[in-house]
Amino acid sequence: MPYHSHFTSVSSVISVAEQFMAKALPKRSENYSEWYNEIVKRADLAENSAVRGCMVIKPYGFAIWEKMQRALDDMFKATGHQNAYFPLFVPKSFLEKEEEHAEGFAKECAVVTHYRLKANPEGGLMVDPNAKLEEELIIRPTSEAVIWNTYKNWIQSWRDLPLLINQWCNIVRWEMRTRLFLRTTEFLWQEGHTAHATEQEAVEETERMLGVYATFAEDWIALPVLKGLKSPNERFAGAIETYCIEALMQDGKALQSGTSHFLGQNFAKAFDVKFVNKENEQEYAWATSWGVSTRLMGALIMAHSDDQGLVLPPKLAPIQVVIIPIYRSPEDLVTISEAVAPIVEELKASGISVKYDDNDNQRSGWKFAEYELRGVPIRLGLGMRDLEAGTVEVARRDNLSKESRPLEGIADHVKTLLNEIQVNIYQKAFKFREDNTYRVDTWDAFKDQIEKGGFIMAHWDGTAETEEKIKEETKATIRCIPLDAVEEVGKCIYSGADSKMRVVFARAY
RNA sequence: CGGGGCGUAGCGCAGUCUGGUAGCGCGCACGGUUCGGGACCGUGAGGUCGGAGGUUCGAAUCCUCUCGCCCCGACCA
Repeated sequence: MPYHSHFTSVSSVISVAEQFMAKALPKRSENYSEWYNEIVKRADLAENSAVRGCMVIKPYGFAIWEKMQRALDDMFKATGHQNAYFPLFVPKSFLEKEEEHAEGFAKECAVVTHYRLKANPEGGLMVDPNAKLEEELIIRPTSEAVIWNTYKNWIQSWRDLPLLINQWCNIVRWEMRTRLFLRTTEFLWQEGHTAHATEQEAVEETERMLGVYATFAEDWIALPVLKGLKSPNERFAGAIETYCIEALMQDGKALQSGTSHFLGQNFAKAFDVKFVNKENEQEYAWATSWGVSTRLMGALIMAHSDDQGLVLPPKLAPIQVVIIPIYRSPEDLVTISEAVAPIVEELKASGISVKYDDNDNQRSGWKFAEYELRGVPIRLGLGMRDLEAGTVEVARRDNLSKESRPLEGIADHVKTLLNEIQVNIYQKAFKFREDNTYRVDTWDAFKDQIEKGGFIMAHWDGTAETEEKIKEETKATIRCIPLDAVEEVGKCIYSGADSKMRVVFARAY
């Protein structure tokens, strides 16, 4: 058979299969990244927009982000921070002031050069060449520059410190390639920017906020994270030290999920932010900045979801419980609805978000599949048979189990079960990380393991050259130097030079 | 910027090689039968085939130019 016709027959078989399989997701084991893209779209979280590299976050996805925001914002407030808002535009001259910072972000900035359009003689609109800005405006890739330029006016005395500010906003980084939630040209985040009187205070703040991120990741996203320091190569542009939380995704790749930077006096010096200390001496303020972004949505999806769709931790699920009536006649539906009403009330009174889906357009089987795809933690199914028996079917999304329970006391059971699911999801992810963390001592074993994925704990000689070589040869990067690393004498996996502790390597998003 | 692919109904695609009435599935609307894991039957609406120019009696199909998107690399939270 000639190659050409062979090819044709294969592709037609695939297209027939796809027609039958139209409703199933791609499997993680077969094509992880396609599985991810499909979940994002099919669970109605986000979609690509008409604007290159920019996403539309859809209501269901945004509801999850809002829950994350709420929880994080409460934690920021509890640690003494206030929200404020700074401009979207950063004059180029501001960005230039901190040299390393400028260099680090220069290659990915969107630049505004004009302020007016005019009618194009050939139709449509054109940039008005007479409306050129005297100074270009950069769309913020991060706000250190504009914020420290402002802090100059806010800080005079040690009494003005610490200054603890957070901002929720959008930023733009002109990345070459984008993926929904994981890397988009525009994304949403929060950025905390604090100023302190002493180095020690600033370092404490940096570590405190890293702790907040780790707690949020573990308690809310049910995502176990490693806390650590970035190697100098991976440091934020302009930082003295970058702390991070690193998580392991189901395909064995790492995802940096949050960063907290100790900026020293770099920005205070660049923007001339001085204060008078108690001894009446002029001193530069000490800075931190820290942020998490909509990338956390990507972490949430990739950490827990399965081949049936999204799996949401109850604490972040927009709908925690869905109740589905199973009926034939309209009369049956009325009867079931009457039985469901008090349950809905009781759950709502306990602060549980519950949806009773009595939509008549879809059948129950369709709804089961749909809510599984959307990751709703608990589903209650209630039919006439149940009413007669005084039971309800309780289905868990995390382990796909189902059981029949007495209708009596079901609200209490649901409350308990939501907590149980939250814990179970975390433990599952924790076990996955443990099972996929390897101590490796030889270069051959390293190269072998990096192909299989996971976190690799290995010795490193501490040099940027070695780090760079390892990246070139294996695409693995140092994800972090764990904060809880124990001293251990060893030899660098690559150079054989002396090393005092193991660091974490992985391929990353 | 290098390599590959794709623009045809809201979505997913066939048709292009070999020019001749623009199709299929899903979704949507209406009617009916169904209903404990993504139901079925019937009827119907929906298209400047990415754009511009050219060849031709005739272009989704051939030629030229152009715009856009996706995937793989370099960059990155």
